[in-house]
Amino acid sequence: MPKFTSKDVARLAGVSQSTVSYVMSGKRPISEQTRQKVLAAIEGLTYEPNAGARALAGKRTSVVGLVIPLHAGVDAVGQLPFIHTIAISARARDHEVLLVTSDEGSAGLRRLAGRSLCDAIVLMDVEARDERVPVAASLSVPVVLIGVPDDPAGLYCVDLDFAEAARLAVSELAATQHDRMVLLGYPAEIISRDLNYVRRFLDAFAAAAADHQLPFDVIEPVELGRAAANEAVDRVLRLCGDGRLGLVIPNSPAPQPVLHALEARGVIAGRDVSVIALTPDAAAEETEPLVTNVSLEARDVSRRAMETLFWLLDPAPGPPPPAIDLVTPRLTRRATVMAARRG
Amino acid sequence: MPKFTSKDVARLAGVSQSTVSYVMSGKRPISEQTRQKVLAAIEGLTYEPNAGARALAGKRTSVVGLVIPLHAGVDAVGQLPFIHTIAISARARDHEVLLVTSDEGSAGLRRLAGRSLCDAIVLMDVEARDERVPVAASLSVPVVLIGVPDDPAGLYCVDLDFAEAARLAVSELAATQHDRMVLLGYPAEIISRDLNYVRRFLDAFAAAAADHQLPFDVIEPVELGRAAANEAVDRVLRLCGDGRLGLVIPNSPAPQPVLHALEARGVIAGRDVSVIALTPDAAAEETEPLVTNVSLEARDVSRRAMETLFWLLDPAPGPPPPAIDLVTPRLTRRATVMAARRG
DNA sequence: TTGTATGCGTTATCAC
DNA sequence: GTGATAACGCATACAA
Repeated sequence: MPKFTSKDVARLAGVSQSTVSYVMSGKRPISEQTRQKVLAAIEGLTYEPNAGARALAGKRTSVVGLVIPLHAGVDAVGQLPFIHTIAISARARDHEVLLVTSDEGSAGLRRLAGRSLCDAIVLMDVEARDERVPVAASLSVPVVLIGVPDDPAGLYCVDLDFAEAARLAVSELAATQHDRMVLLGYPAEIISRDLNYVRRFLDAFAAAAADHQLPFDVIEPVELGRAAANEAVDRVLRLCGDGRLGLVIPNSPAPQPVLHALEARGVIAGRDVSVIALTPDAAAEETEPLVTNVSLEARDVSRRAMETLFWLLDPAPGPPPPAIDLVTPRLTRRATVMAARRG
Repeated sequence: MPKFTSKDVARLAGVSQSTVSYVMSGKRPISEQTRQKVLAAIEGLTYEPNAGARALAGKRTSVVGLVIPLHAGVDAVGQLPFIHTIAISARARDHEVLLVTSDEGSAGLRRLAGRSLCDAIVLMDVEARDERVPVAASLSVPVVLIGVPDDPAGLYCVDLDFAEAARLAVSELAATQHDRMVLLGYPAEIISRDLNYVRRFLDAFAAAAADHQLPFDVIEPVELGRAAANEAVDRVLRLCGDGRLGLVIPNSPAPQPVLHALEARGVIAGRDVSVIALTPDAAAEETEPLVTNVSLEARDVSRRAMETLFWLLDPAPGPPPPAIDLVTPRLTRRATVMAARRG
């Protein structure tokens, strides 16, 4: 359990300490012979370089700061794929991940940069007018945003293309000859948080509906959980009238309670009414009946964010990443959209 | 955006660099006058100490390493309260949290300690025979386990008291004069992972059942999701026979699909059959009908783990924490257990 | 109560 | 191709 240093390695290998450093970094040509000696010594002592010393001397920490929302009321499940993908990408480039929760607000950002705790930051769950964005823009380290604020302040943003998601859903319902749509909106907490993607979705939805001359109603707010789903579905059915109705559920964790509520009222999705959910494929495949969905793949977003981040840290190859990088969703037809009328 | 050092602060305050350091650490008496000067300078420059330099000179990083399971197939939702509570506790004592995923196995542990990336480690989701435990025990930093392995190797462990949870459930069913029980077991993946808590629960369940002379069947494996719940419930109802039947669901995220499956078959929980779920109160309050539950509070576990961890880092006050610290669950009566027969 | 001086374990710039 | 050596920014033992 003794802690060895590069000096110990140097002594054991019979070389100078700087040679050990160069063997590890590869920043200068080393004869194969001494290379092997050094590597053997490293192995023998199970030497590992001290991260603090490295950061101090080398001016890079090899740490990525990750700011995640963990306060109660956030879609918990949705966050984990983000985190996981970021952790994996960081590891793939030999970086650590330092966790900071959104509870800390911009103080966390300042600490991360001020104390040189990391080389770059991923800021998740950015709101339309997020007080942290101007702060982020003023830091000494690059910051990549997940979410698109009204004013990105020159920062790179990555997000799902919610506008395109809305267009996909509306086109599908138009193509299958629906007469009207109902949008089951977001929970009050989400709306109040002024998340940009909500607006992007709603605006694009309205625009697409106009394009296709499809009338629609919005039911809002719709909370999570069974009780709220029941109530919302009752309101939908009251609005129903005749004609072919398409239901769109943009709030990702929600589809199952709605499907259940319909079923409990004897309304069969895919026969009496259509349903399209904005949800990850993995979630859609778990529903009963299988819900036609527009994919919402967190992993793609994280991956792109990390690519941008590492490009910023090391702008070597190729063109710069897009300033606003929107990941395109895909519509997968399953069982809940009625087929077009024949003839 | 220039980065200031303690030297800059010293110059601005007209004192020596070491005085700045002592003002920040409080490790030596400072006259109120110079203290104010220094504090003003710090403020003026928005100075923050360099974490790497601090770690190097001070031999402590003020970082807690957190190893979390994020691979697919883990109960995702369950993890977030753990993480959140750990993040909060760390912050409360001015520590950062460095994230490592279980994917890395013991390599992650070795890196954390070997590179002096952190002062202590929390290792989550420890299995009965976890290859990481002996490695953890050999590290140069203290490690606190969440979960109890067969051989803790001298490490501190914190977990929920699953044995007590089983006893609570069985006593409740015995007290309300049930004639038999069915245990809806764990998914195959959990069983195969040889998690110690599964065994602790099952053993204690069997023992308590014997004590109360209550016969029981076990249905296993039971996967997550609606399909598996339906199938399991069909098997339960086939076993049913007459007499008062109590169903126990130990797998935390699962109660709702089971309740739904019962309801769909015209069996009313709380009237025709009893159900007790091992699940957090927050989850139990979301079910329909409200399920009587034995609480499974992740936050308590994390909090205790962090108390132990900081005691290890700074063994100042009071007695040492228990080597195996089991958090006691609580049974909350809601709507799904039939009342005792009268007379 | 305060200042001076050393060392922490690297990286990187000189020399050779 | 390799070896000395000077930073890096802070904490702390030693002086005063």
